[in-house]
Amino acid sequence: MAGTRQGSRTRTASIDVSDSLIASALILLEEAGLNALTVRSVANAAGVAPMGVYSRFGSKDGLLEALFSHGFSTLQAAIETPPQKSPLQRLRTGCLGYRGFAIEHPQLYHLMFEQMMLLELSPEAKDTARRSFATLVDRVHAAIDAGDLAPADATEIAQQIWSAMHGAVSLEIANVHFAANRAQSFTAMLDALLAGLKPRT
Amino acid sequence: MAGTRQGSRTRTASIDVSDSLIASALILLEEAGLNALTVRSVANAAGVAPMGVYSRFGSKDGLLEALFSHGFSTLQAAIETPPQKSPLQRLRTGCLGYRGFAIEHPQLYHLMFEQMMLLELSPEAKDTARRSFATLVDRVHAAIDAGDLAPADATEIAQQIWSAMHGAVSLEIANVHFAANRAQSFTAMLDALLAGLKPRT
DNA sequence: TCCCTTTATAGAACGTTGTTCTTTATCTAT
DNA sequence: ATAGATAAAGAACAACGTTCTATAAAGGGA
Repeated sequence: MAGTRQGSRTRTASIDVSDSLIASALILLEEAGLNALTVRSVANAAGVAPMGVYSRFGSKDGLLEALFSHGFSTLQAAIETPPQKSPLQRLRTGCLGYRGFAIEHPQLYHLMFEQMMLLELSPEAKDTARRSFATLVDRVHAAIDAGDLAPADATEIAQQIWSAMHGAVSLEIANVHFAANRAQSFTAMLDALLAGLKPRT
Repeated sequence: MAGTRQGSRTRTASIDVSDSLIASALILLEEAGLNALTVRSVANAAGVAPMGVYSRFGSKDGLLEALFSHGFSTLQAAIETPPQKSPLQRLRTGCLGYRGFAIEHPQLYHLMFEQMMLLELSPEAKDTARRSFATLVDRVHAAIDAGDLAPADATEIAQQIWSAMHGAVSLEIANVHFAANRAQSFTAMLDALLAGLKPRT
């Protein structure tokens, strides 16, 4: 109430405040949703004043962009699969990993892919996303070279596969998916698409 | 500044205020984006006080839900195509209409499909969306009956097609689509998926 | 035609949000 | 140890969604 209440102010350690803010934000995001992710709630969960968000990330959008980049790092790990029987099998396994990530972190996936339009992403954040896509392009390229997929531009085919995957998990997360078994439906769609992309023997 | 400035208050006609609010909101949405769609800006564009939004739609979410339903009516019209050479052709044309709607009203599409998670939709609004999906299921069913697609559960196949379409246009709208020609990429993906769903001759 | 009741509107007001400002506690260098 | 730099806490501000209040327009009975 009084303008200045002297002596009652403590100062927390400055170490790892950025990581603490991101970790708290990720937990809050998945547990309470994007609407509950306010600057005050995140700062409070991290034991910091709201100002801490601005000194570290510049703005709330800056914090969201950090979550965005963190999410793509995790997604990258989920689609990175070791070599398998065939390049096509490896591609397919990576796609299943993609869905696994989305289902495991639905709110983060929502933020990464469905709030991008509203965010003004930095070039670095965009590059992080592009790297994940490049992994998919590489897998497609290998499958084409092995004769598992029909000869075509790998970027083009990778985009088609990514589009289909994204649509499926996006509708799943939004709970407007009408298939009986959603995991099975995802696999069936993926296999149908890959079948349609196979060489004509 | 004075608490009550008597005599300076006018009252606008009550006719079509709901339609006027929806129309103003649609224009504002596409021209300035979802962030610019505030209760005050919509009411102002419609020449009404903010309270008008609450007396008609209950809340801002109520207005958004009206936009949601309006969008699905338009989408329904876009995928409703007259009978063609074959049921498969008719299905395919409807899918192209789906993309046309999304590209023509990107912000509305974004609201309809990527903000649903945050909205608490009424059963009526959900039914409106379900009706559009039912149209797609019917087209798939006809294609299966005609032998254009392999025998399978029509809902399941329709879900796979919808997923792929949604993913493609969603990434297009978010501007993270890396194909050279996006319309052509959409068609290629759709044709590959339909090819993979064809009966094994 | 006049007056009272009802209804719905305009404008002020309230709580919360993102953001900024001011004050002050802590840290570092000399 | 002392002075300057640094950064955090808490207050303050603008804009948002929402609610409240007072009033203008509409409707009905005498």
